[in-house]
Amino acid sequence: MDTRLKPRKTPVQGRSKATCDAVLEAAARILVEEGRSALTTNRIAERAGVSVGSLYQYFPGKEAIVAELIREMRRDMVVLLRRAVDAAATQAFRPAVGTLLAATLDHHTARPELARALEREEEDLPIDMETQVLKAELRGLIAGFLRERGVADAERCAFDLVAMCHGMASAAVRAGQDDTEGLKARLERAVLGYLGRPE
Amino acid sequence: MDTRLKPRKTPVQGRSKATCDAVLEAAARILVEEGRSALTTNRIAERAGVSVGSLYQYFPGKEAIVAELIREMRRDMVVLLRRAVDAAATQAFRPAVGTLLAATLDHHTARPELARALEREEEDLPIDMETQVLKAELRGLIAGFLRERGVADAERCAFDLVAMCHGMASAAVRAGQDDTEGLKARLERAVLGYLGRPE
DNA sequence: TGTGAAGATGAGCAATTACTCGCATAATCG
DNA sequence: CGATTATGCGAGTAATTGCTCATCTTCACA
Repeated sequence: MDTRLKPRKTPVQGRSKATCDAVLEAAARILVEEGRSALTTNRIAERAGVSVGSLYQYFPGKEAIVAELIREMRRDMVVLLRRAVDAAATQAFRPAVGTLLAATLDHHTARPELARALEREEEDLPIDMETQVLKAELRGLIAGFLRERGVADAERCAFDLVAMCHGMASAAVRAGQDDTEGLKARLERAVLGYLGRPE
Repeated sequence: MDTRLKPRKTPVQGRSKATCDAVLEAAARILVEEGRSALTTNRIAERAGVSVGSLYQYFPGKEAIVAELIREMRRDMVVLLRRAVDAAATQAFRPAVGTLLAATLDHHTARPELARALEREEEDLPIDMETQVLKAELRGLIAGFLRERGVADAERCAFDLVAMCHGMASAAVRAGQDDTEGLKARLERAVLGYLGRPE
């Protein structure tokens, strides 16, 4: 376990919890509004309205802050997707795919630029085991859904589908497209087309 | 025109051209082998076997070096794709798509990690106009192909297809998959499926 | 062969960065 | 109330970075 990516101390009082949250939120805002080059510990502390000392009391470095943001994001994704898989269980294939896509898009629509920025940061971080587990869980959920529906080579399909949806959603966000419904329709078209099930 | 992204001086003698090339190649190798955090001007000069002074004689900063690498990559892509579009003109739809996909994959297979690293760097750079033109040209080539084949909403389709192929190829490279043929087959499946033309 | 231009050098400067530490303040509890 | 613990502070430090410039070497050409 790389201790440099884990929070240093867990807050016990209310105000310290607030400090932690302020730091995380400030880091997120900086990433989105000022870019990754502006993400320095001093700047984070400044925007969070706390001192660098306080920051380092709870995080061993800025990488740990980013890693924590990533963990939060992945946790949210797992929750959303797990719920969607449950809901999709009783649906026909086509609407079930729609349900899953809606869930993955929810995550993107909440804070699209943040999601994109964090995914970009993730590639530079020595990947955390917890995050790795979460990502495997995501792929597993989708693979399980596909397998139950009789799709052959479910793991590979899940891999490709996640990749293509991710690519299309990222490109749409980058291009400033905010028509979520339209994007969802295009994703459905791509997914169903790939699966050879446009019925 | 942002002068900070353009080369500073064009080499006239042979040895200075060699210096330029050494710098560019060193930067590319560092990006792939040591990661973006290791990409410092001093390190580039060191790996290129030249002094920092020489580096700054031809590039106003490290961003200009990366920008030049990106320009090279985009130029190669345009050449490859233009040739593929020409070759595809006389082919039936299905093999034509295969020709185009082979071209885009060529670019990825030559130096996959470099392509990925550069695309990542590109997002942090104030996008160069020349690069912007090149990217528009790429989309235009594909949109033109689609339009000639009677595909509706060719621009949007080109956008989506580029995005999904890019997503799948990137994910495959990141996962260490080196089965180019298999990847191409999966891309064909995705593209033809999206276009609703599995015939 | 000599002379100016082109090229190469690398020590070192200014700016920025991550991070520490001694001390002040606030909460908790006997 | 103390006393203990948790929290907050921010100037300061060591290390790193991008980049310059005075100086030396190599080349082109009359």
